[in-house]
Amino acid sequence: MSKKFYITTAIPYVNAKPHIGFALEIVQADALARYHREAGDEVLFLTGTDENSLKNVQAAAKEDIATQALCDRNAAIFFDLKNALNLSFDSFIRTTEERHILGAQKLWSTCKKEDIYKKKYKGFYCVGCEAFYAEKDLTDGLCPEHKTKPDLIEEENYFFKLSNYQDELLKLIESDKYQVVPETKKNEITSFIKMGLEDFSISRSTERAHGWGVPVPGDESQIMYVWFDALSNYITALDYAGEQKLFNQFWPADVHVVGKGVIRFHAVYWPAMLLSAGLELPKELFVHGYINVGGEKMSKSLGNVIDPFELVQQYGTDAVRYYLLKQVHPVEDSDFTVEKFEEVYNADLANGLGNLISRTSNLIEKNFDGKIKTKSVKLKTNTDGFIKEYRFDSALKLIQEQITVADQMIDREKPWELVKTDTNKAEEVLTDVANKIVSIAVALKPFLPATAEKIIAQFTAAKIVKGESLFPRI
RNA sequence: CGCGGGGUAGAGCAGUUGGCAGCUCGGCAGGCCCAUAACCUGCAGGUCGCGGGUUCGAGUCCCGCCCCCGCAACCA
Repeated sequence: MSKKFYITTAIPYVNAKPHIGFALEIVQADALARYHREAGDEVLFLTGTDENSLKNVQAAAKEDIATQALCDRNAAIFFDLKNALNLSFDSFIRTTEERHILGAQKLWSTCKKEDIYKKKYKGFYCVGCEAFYAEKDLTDGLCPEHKTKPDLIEEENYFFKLSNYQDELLKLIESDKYQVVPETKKNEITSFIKMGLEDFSISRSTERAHGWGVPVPGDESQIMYVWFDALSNYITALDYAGEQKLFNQFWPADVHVVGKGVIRFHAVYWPAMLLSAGLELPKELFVHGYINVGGEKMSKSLGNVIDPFELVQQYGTDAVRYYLLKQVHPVEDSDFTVEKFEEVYNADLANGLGNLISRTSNLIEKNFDGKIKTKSVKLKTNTDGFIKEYRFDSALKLIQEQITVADQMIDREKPWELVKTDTNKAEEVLTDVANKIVSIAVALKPFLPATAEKIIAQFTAAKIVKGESLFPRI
């Protein structure tokens, strides 16, 4: 019996290039999507881009091009991750698409009338930053960035009555009806909710937004706050504004995969919006950690941002996927260095998996003319449990152990000697090892899809030949 | 001030419900010679930040303290 499985990533801003952190998120989601497809589930895997930010307007102005043109160009780069990282997403949503705009407006209109209200907001507005500052964030009454005196302006915006949902949200999250993983993040969010939720602004003036963004339905003077529209991508991509065929089939989401920086939007704002609109809540929120570089936070000013495209170009798609899934901790922050990357590559992929494939296929080709019949056997150790707990690292560690077991078998049985004394025994041993390799490859499918396919093809062929190195040593 | 995460072998990290402290790299010593100078075996190296407590038993739970690092409402 097949189940449906709807998985999403957060949608990143397009005003910067994709970095290794987003690559982590989307590769994790991809591994889950592939795992569920293998299990026979009906999978919908969604990603996309968040394009309604004022930052895009500013960036486009600087380059003297249209905002939409800038978004088109940059969104294409994010889409290219599909090739670079061999991603299997089925759907890609951009928040400047009409289906999204209509969907976001529909969600707005569907929210309970009493949850959205107008309020006058007064604050210090810096024209240079195009942002409001709280009085305490000003330095000597000046904008910390531009050192200019901000204007005290008053604006009427729409607010969302988050306070209406405080108790209900707390109950839903504490009871795991909307399950936040890992536990530490769940605790963080429940204690945040207990501190009391304040209503939040969900629109800004069209003027201040430079007319860029999703117009508030029925009020041309206002543009939706980016997060209100961005979060709705999870349903607008399901044709929420149209015929809703996908929506009916796939909503609610089985899991939203997000980074720790956007928990509040996903664990508080988003479910509150859905409750207000009378829609079902997603089932799980999986929160991954961040990747630091050489102990420092990745930042443009430090110039230490790791570009996934460059990594892939240098080391290959599956090497990058392997590092992200095996070496990066799924939920804790992890450190990235090129040295560590190469160490793991050599130890696990070149010396481990690659060398095992190499020595085994060589023994079979040389001594049995490549004629050994293989079948996939079940690994004694099963990765399912770990994958369900999002422990990609543990799952791959388990597979790594099986590679060692295969190496041990070869060293113990010495098939290169057996072929001289007992051909049958040698064939038996190599069949065992080859079967084990096929099983390992099957287990690797969600993590290293291309490598897994290559190995399976190699070891189920009529004639098994050595072929090229999968992962040459660095 | 508040919230959160860390402090475990030379380096980098794992350690789910408390039950002989593990992994990778590096070091040392063997083995093998099929393989990508790869593989296998063994050894050395830890007062698990400090001090208390609970327990038959604590890296793991509780209390206090000392360092490091994030967050503090629009950052994956």
